[in-house]
Amino acid sequence: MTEKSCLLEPVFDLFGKKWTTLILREIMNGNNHYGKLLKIIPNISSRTLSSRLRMLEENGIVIRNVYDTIPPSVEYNLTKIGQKTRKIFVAMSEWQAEWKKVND
Amino acid sequence: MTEKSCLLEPVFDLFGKKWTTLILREIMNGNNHYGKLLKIIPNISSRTLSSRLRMLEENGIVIRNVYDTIPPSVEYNLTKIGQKTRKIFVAMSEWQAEWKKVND
DNA sequence: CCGGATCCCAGCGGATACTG
DNA sequence: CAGTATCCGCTGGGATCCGG
Repeated sequence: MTEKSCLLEPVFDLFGKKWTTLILREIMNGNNHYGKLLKIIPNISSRTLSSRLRMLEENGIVIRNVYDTIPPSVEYNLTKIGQKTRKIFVAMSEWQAEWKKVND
Repeated sequence: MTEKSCLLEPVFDLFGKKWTTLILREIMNGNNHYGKLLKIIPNISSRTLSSRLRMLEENGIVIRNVYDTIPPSVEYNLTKIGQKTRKIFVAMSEWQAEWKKVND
């Protein structure tokens, strides 16, 4: 997914990656601490979680807040544009519901 | 993207793969012959095109029609459910437009 | 203990050549 | 024309280790 093969490819570069949508969903649900995400999302490795969160941050979808406490804590929140991804997920969910009916 | 990590993952298993959306778009545009797709889509290999088309067929998104002529010809068309993917692409396009404004 | 960097390997997909 | 076969490089991501 690195080559420019589609206008929508930037979107899939983000959301097409494994775990990304689930992370976003959990942040939307208010689980916005790194450690919480790691516990709540089954089987995700810390490497992958870090990687996805950084990618989302670099793309302006998520904001990273570091609290310099002991123990340290890092919180992630959706930006405005990040919150608008909801519409995409809704469209996908609706399509998937119809697709399952036909396909199974 | 093989493990069940998100309800939407089946959708991303399909559309998150490289080339898939571009192939669908071209079929929507009426370029539905294998050879036409291979020419129109820049840099795609026949191996990958075959693979994607088969995957789309297996998932009921595309129908394969073989015309037993000389030379042989194979045509791909969207199923009903395949056509409904348009809504997802619209939602993504709209989001992407806003995202680009913020991000660049 | 929290957040993340490093190492390493399976699997995706690109290039090329061949078949009915 | 419409694929399949083979080879192989590269990236994603799981296991493991590290700084504070």
